[in-house]
Amino acid sequence: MTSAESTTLTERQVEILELREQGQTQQEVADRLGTTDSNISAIERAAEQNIEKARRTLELVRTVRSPIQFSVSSGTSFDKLVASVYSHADEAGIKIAYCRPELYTHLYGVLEECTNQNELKTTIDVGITNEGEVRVFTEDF
Amino acid sequence: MTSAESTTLTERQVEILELREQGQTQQEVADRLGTTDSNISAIERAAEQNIEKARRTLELVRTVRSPIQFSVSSGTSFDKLVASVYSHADEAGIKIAYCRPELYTHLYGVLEECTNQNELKTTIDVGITNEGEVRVFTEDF
DNA sequence: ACAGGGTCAAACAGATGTGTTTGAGATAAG
DNA sequence: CTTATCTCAAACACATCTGTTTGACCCTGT
Repeated sequence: MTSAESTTLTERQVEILELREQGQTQQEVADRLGTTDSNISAIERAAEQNIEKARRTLELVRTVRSPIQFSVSSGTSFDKLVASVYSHADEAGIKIAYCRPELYTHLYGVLEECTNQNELKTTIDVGITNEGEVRVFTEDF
Repeated sequence: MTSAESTTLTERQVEILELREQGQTQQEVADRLGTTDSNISAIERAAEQNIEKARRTLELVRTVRSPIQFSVSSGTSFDKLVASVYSHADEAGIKIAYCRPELYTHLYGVLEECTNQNELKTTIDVGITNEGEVRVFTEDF
């Protein structure tokens, strides 16, 4: 039982996460804390959302803080996306850490859920680090 | 100009982070957004806090989700801390990924700011993964 | 069919966080 | 000294988030 302050989780959320992590059921935790199982469920869900938000926040920050960053609008073809990554990098004299097919595969993996027939379903943010790493940030996962 | 929703940052905070990242001064950003430089400063600070919270959240989660986890109270000596890491790991049949001096150095580095004359200044949470990695979480940095 | 473990949605009071203004410093450079 | 850049604190209206309750619902075994 312990730390929470100065994170995005509340004490209650951490408390429940810990008890649940020890293998207790929601009902057991509920009895122990004197509340209902559906309440535990709700708090657990809230905690998961906060954790996910934290993950996405760091991802966004990494993107925004990249030396190069630009957005590619919804509807753009995958080919044009890959091409624009290279042109932006060239323009700044940075060498992409991947060869073209590698980058293609990499982006396809990351953006799997945001593409439809080789077209972006959402507008995305792209960041390129000095080391030639390519970072992507999307609204929806 | 872009993504923010479903992170711990607000749109305004991202907006300002982006403009600032482009090298603009707080005053320039303030003029552009029609507000004052001290307001920009405040929002920037709030954003930094949120980012820090996000970082700490993920760290906490990694600790809590470790198969073994326990807390070591303030005032405990460094030697006892190292010893208890080993005994907890042994108890669960996990082999720590570091030899004793390595672990000592590792923990000393991480906990530098929380120790005073080989004693913990704060209560800390320790997590040990199945791979024998040792994670530490503290209230203060 | 039933029970056990879990989820979801709506509602509500109370807490926490937001951007903003105003005014007062801090620090470094010219 | 002045100026530019940035920080800090207090206060305020407004917005979002919190834990809770209640009641319904979904799987998966038995």
